[in-house]
Amino acid sequence: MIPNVPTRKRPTIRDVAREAGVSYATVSRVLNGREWVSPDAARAVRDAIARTGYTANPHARSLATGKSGSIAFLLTEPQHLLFDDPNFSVLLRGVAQALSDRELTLILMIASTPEERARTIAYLSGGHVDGVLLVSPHSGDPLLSQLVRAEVPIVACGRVLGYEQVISSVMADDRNGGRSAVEHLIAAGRTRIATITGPQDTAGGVDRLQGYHDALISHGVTIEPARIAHGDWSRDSGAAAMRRLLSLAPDLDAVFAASDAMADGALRVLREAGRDVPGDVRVVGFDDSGLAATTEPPLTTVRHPLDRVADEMVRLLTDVIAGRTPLSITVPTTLVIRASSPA
Amino acid sequence: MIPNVPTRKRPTIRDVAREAGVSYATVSRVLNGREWVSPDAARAVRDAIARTGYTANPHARSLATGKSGSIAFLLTEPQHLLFDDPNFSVLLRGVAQALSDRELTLILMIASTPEERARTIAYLSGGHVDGVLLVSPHSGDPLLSQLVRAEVPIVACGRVLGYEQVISSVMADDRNGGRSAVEHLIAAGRTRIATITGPQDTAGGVDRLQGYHDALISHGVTIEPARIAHGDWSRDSGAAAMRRLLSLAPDLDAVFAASDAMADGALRVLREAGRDVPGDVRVVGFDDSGLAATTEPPLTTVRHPLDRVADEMVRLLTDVIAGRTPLSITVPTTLVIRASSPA
DNA sequence: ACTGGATCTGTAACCGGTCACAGCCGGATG
DNA sequence: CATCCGGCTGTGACCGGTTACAGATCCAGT
Repeated sequence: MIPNVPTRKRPTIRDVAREAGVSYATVSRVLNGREWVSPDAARAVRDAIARTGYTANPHARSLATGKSGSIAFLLTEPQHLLFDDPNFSVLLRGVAQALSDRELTLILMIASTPEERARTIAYLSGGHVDGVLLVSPHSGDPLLSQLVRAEVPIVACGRVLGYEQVISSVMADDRNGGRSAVEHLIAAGRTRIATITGPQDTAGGVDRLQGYHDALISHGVTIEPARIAHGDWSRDSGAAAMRRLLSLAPDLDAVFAASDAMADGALRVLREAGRDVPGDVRVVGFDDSGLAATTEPPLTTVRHPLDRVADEMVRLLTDVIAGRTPLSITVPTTLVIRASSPA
Repeated sequence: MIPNVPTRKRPTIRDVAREAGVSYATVSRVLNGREWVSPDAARAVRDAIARTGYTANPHARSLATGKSGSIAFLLTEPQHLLFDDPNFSVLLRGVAQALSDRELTLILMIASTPEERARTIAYLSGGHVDGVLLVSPHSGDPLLSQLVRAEVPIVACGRVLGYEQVISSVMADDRNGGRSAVEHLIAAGRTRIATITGPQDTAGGVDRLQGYHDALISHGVTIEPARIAHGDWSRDSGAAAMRRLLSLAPDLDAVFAASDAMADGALRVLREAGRDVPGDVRVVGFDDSGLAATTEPPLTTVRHPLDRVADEMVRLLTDVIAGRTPLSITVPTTLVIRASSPA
């Protein structure tokens, strides 16, 4: 970087002190109000600050306090997967908002290439950030163990299998969400209910399927393996799964898809197959992503409250930074009724 | 597991110096390699760094150098608009990547509420960030004038009307993109070509429409006001515009929509109206967002190379930081042929 | 042998904050 | 009148880097 700097010097705390006729320590005291300052001095300082347009240098402050006031939002998976996922944007927005509310700075980091991962590890474990927010990390990722070893406060979105005791996490109540979706179908009189699952090596994929099981069992409906097809969250995988279901279990009268994207793929296949939705086949999705309202027909779905999740992640992280022991929490889901499976 | 162990102190540059048996100035020299150090000393330092696991404290470094090594990515518009736009995610990804490549830190800032805007202004104009990347700012936004006054290096995505001389910007070649889309339709023998525009107070909206004009004029096709309908980039607005077009200019044989989302809305309306795409009506979109490949039929569209744009934004910003005068550049678009208007 | 430059290295002064500590002051107390 | 105390304030030592400058070393040139 070329240090070609014409910038006029910004006022420092000593400039303000001189302007206000007090010492710089007093200015500092006024700034972060931890100690008592006489009303006169405080007013003088405040005036001087307004007059000079002073703002504290965050780097100097971080250096002195050892706290950076910034949080890293870390993406470990190949980034395109995350960025293309509309859910990810919603989460990021929520996190940005929650951090902004707490006057914390959000640093976005990508760790996909090996060099990036090395830099990221060094940066984060160097204690240069107060905490880390992690998006659906893969349990086997070596980044995890290194961050844990470096004792960086971490909160993950989604349970991190194997690290429950040491990494806090926030996740939706996927199991009950799945259960409520399927119970809604049962309540509508459907019994030949198929499901399209998410990947079974993710907590969300497993739990949503478990919810499907729960609902069927508690209502005495037998579970048919032919009515279970696996997908990878994507629309295409949902379409493929739907085709398999139609051939293996053609008598199905409802489908619970573990993501809206897969549900959308399923809707398309059903339409092509001439099945009426919701007449012949009811369809319920999961996430209530932006997609859900615009499919044909609009999708009944389980709302994954990512804004709440984001909020809780930040709350939890500040707690962990303050010394609280790691903790995993779930936030409740709600069923959103639309035309693909009306009330 | 007692988590509140006082964190063992991280090694500083002096620890490394002691370990390597040199002075801390020498360590610093090795670190940023600007001056000459004897090979022996350099090796000793490098070994010591590896042994201690030292990483430089970025705050101390920023304080000493006056450079922060971080760039703000600033969202000024109500954030939901931007986050819901898939294009935005792509741009963010590209920027994150480009900054990461240059070992710059990406700070994501939202300035929607008045308090946030005030904090943001203070933070950015305080010189605590080396530069700012701005997403499609509204020309009238007071943030702009304040940032300009504070002499913060800025690069915007999209021309900023009224600030061309002082804010660098990068944008796609919307005009020629629009032109190429319409020329593609003309080449296919269509002449009753309608268009659904973007907002006319955005540079992109204006320029894409201008491209439509250019193509028609240069091929001697008269411009019918009834064939021009305005949208706001969204799918719903595209559907509404399409309905208006069908009633005002029912003989249309092609539609150029200024965004893929609007094109998608138009496709739906055309389908409902029983018009075959591309047989009766050819449709071309703009952006080549993730959407385009999955519409029915898949959408011919003008590729808006957001990854290139992101890259150029970062390149331009580092130039501006280095003292180069502001500059606006455009990056070329390309037509992507799919089924909605085949070759 | 003496000077001089080239090359390397160490000391010390900063960057702009925070905070422990000592000091000041006026009034109440012994 | 000396003492103490509580509220307020200033001094100076940090935080962990960068960098100007001076000093040391070695070798070539005279």
